[in-house]
Amino acid sequence: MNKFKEIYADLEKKILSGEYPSNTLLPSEKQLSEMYNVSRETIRKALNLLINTGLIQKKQGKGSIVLDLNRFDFPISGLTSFKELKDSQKIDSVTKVIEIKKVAVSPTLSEKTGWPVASEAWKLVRTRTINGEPAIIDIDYLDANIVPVLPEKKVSQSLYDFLEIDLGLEISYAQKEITVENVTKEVRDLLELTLDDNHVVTVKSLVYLADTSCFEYTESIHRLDKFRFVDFARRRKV
Amino acid sequence: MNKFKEIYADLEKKILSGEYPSNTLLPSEKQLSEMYNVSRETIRKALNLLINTGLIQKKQGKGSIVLDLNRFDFPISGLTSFKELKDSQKIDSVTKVIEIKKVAVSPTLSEKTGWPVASEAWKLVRTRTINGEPAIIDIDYLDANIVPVLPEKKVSQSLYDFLEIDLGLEISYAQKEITVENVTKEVRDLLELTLDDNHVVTVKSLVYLADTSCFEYTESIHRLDKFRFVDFARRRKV
DNA sequence: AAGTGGTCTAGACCACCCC
DNA sequence: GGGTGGTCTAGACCACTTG
Repeated sequence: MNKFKEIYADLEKKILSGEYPSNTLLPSEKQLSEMYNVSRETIRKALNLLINTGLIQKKQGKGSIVLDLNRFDFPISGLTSFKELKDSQKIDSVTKVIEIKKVAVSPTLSEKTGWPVASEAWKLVRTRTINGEPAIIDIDYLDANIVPVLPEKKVSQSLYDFLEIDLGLEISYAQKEITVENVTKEVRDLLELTLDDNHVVTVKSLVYLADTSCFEYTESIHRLDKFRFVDFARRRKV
Repeated sequence: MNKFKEIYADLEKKILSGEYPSNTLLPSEKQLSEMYNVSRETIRKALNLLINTGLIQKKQGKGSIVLDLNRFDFPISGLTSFKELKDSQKIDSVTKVIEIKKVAVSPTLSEKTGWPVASEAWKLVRTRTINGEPAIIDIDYLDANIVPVLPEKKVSQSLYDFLEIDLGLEISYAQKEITVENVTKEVRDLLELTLDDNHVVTVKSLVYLADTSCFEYTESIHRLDKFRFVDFARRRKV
């Protein structure tokens, strides 16, 4: 592994374990570069990762302050970025595969993904049950050129582990949109909604590989009372 | 301004104007460093900003690919990070100040913000009307030690412009949480909800300055049919 | 004045892609 | 093999904080 990633991982571990408590300063960049026997720029790359994950905040002339991340059950552990997916994995949840089949790409889907109409895609429908109550429906469409096989056993555990570990795909970035939509009868049944619940939260994502090809379109449908999205955002000045 | 920020701004402008069209390659880092007369590491810092905003994707051995950002009306222009706030400003909207007064910090608020109980804070309630329809209620609490004055005229335009430009505050980062909550009578009236609308989307944010002090807590309450949150996320492997 | 982080450089070597 | 991005270095100068 790269030096700066190793240093990042080490510092993260020490922050989470309390060795560097929140609201205290990390050792200075100069000290860290001596401690790890690397140049200062390498230390700075590691610190930048900590900044991006919201673990520290730097102050010129002062130092690197360890942030307190317990205000909102902050989604920590470096597993962020596709947070709502990961979050649902952390809780005690059961995944059930409702449907898994190859379909022809419809014009609607083609417009979103850029895949040719009538080319092959996997359609995967799963429900996530949390503490015995159905909470989420995930509808995934995957480019069958990129994902040739899709074993039911694997996707009932973790789709992303299968894609990254078994298939070796390098998932890189996603565009996503969160809205609230009217519930359809099918969704109402799957989520066991009562009659006065007419809405669901829908998270639509387009997911891309490192080579910029779009390989997945997902709609993740959440019961209102089960939905929660937590984010850390840095102010971006232009 | 710093060299790398200037270069970032220049490249962003050229990408948005179509001078570097999507799905083409930028000049190589070596070429760019010669074009701008800077070292390669400086170019790489500028490119990192473009990566974070989702404008380009790099590929080792290949180059920097300009991404296509029109899939979801991608929230572009460097104004991201507090996106939902900005988005609502872009649309043709009217802000109305409902309430603006100093209050004593309650135990509940103190727990969220860390401000001492009974210390002074501003409470600011505003509604945002989009195309004639009430869409959002913003309830802001601001630390009165950091924000001594709060002119109604200013906050009916842009609270953040007032804080950053007039007061010179350096807003740095935020933790936020999106959930769906039951509607209260007060909210129902302000948002002019019909009787079968029982929920609203609530975005709760804790906002921090560069010196890591928390100066603002906000609840932004959205009508379900008016809510939309768009995000660009990079996969973070650890 | 001393120490901190912020920026920038010139050069090195490596991994990857493509011809 | 030549070009690309990825990592790393040693050193420089600047801006900011603190005593």
